[in-house]
Amino acid sequence: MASRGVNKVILVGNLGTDPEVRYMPNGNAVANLSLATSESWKDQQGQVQERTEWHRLVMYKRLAEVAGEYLAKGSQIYVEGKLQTRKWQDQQGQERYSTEIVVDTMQMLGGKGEGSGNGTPRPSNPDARQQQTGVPQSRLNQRQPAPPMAEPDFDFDEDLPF
Amino acid sequence: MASRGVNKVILVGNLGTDPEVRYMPNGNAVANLSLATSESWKDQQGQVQERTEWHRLVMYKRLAEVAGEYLAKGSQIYVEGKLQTRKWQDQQGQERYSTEIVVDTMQMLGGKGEGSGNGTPRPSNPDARQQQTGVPQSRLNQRQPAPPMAEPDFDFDEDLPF
Amino acid sequence: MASRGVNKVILVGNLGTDPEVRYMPNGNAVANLSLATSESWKDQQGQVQERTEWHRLVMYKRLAEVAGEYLAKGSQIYVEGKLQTRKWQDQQGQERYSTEIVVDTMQMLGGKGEGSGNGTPRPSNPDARQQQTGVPQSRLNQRQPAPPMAEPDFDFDEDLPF
Amino acid sequence: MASRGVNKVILVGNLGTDPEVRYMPNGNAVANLSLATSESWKDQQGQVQERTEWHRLVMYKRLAEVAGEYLAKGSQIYVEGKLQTRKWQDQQGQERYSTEIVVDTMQMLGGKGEGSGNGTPRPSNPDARQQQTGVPQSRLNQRQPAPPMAEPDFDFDEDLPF
DNA sequence: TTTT
DNA sequence: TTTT
Repeated sequence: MASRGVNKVILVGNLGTDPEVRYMPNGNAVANLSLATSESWKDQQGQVQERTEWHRLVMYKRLAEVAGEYLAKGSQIYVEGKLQTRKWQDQQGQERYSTEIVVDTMQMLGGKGEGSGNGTPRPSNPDARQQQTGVPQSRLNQRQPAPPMAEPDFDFDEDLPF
Repeated sequence: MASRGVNKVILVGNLGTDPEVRYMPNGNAVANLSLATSESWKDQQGQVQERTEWHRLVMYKRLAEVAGEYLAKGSQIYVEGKLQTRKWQDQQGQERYSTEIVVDTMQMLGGKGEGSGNGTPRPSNPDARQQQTGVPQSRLNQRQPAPPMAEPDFDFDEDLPF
Repeated sequence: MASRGVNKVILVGNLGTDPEVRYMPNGNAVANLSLATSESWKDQQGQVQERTEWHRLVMYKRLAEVAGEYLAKGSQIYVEGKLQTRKWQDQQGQERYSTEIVVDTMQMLGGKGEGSGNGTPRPSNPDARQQQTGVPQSRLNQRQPAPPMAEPDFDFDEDLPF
Repeated sequence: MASRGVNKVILVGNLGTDPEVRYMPNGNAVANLSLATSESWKDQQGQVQERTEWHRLVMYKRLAEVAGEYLAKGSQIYVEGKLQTRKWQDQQGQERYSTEIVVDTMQMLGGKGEGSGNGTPRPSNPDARQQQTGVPQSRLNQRQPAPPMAEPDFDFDEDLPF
């Protein structure tokens, strides 16, 4: 690995849904997560304004499995990763672009509190390991047309660029 | 300003084109820039692979003016900002999404070298200040369908959330 | 403000003690905090090793007050800031150096759980506003000789370099 | 490797001296570098003020060798790493502390310009590989009492915590 | 579209 | 000690 440039994203936020984990034919896991960050400020009328930004996260391999086991809707996490924009075709055959954060570092935040996704694994989905097709319709998709899940087009084990 | 969460992007790369600067009705500047970051690695055949990622940057106000004066195609810069995904309609009336980095900090890098965009202002575009309508067709648009330029939907002077 | 360079620190950790807040003659607050980050790994005997790093944080003005009101020993926080090394004299008149993180952004993390320092202000110290001298002997100081608290040597209101 | 917390430093600056590289008994390289970041601002008299911060960097193994070959006094670099404070004894037997940035990512910046430390290796020091004892008296030491060079106290090859 |  |  070498690089000409820096491409780094740092986010702290809460998950909007449970992570979606599935397995590649070679057994590696891929997780998709939706993370909210929000900011609020006062406009000049003194009214508090709020804006929430939703981020698509992708995790691979062991990190994806950890996400599936320990994170849930509402979990607060810190992530580091890089920006990646993928091209895909919608149902009309139109080219579309989707920007994701490919996560390489993740920290669970918060205490042992309820819903904080910390400490104890959540019950695993018994169907997940078979779930190699059939992307589940997440709630997210009602908001933004769904790109297919991220599928690295290189040999998953050896060619990962990170 | 307050916030529940962290939304931070850090990039070092080179501009693919000159910045596009235009002015809002209230006189504030907005700049759009396209920044490349690339990474290379060896696949398992020992072949060097390279991938370039293109990032859309948006700058406002004084920072946009500095970009227009000092940066050019090829300039190497460091930027810090936040991710923002905007919704827009393409010509078929379809909803589309575009993810941009709203820059709040910029550093020009590199020495006195040619094209490094350092030190001396580049010749300003005499038409720029009148260019309040008519988004120029940038070369960028040949690759990815063009979202309209970023237009903050809040009062530009007072309501900026950053 | 301008700058030639980037000097940025990002930390997520827990406070080792309650923040120490005092007030400058001009009424501005200064807070000192001690933040732990830790990492663990397996050595080649398969033994888990752990290392904790302690960071000295300094906050000014409104941020210092917020720290004093909402943070406590054990609070988990995210901070962004810059490195600054100060020179001071120990009791033998020797020059010493202390490296601190001057914080400009802080986020409280974790839920409403006990000790998470979130949501409700902790009881304020009624003596704090008078506490312009007499730095309390924190537990920290038993570990590392105490530098004097950070005192900006510029006009506090106008000359802040950030 | 796991971790409870985040400990991240991001710097862009120029080297004050050539890197000092030496080799451990096991053949691994260690490099010490001194990096300047500076910021300037206007005080309330309208006078431009400038402050330079000096950072001690430590690199290990291949990264240390790259630094020794490609970087020189004046080189502009981007680095990512973590804060680490080491305890050492000065000549009076007093405990002292030195805070360093242990670098894990480095990018050379700037173009083909002179002194930019880019592209061509600088002439290597033929004595360096024998230089396992006898820390050279760098110019650095005139300003701040010299801690011994960083020596990881774990097995260098296997136990690195990063 | 950049850069090495 | 760097750099602009």
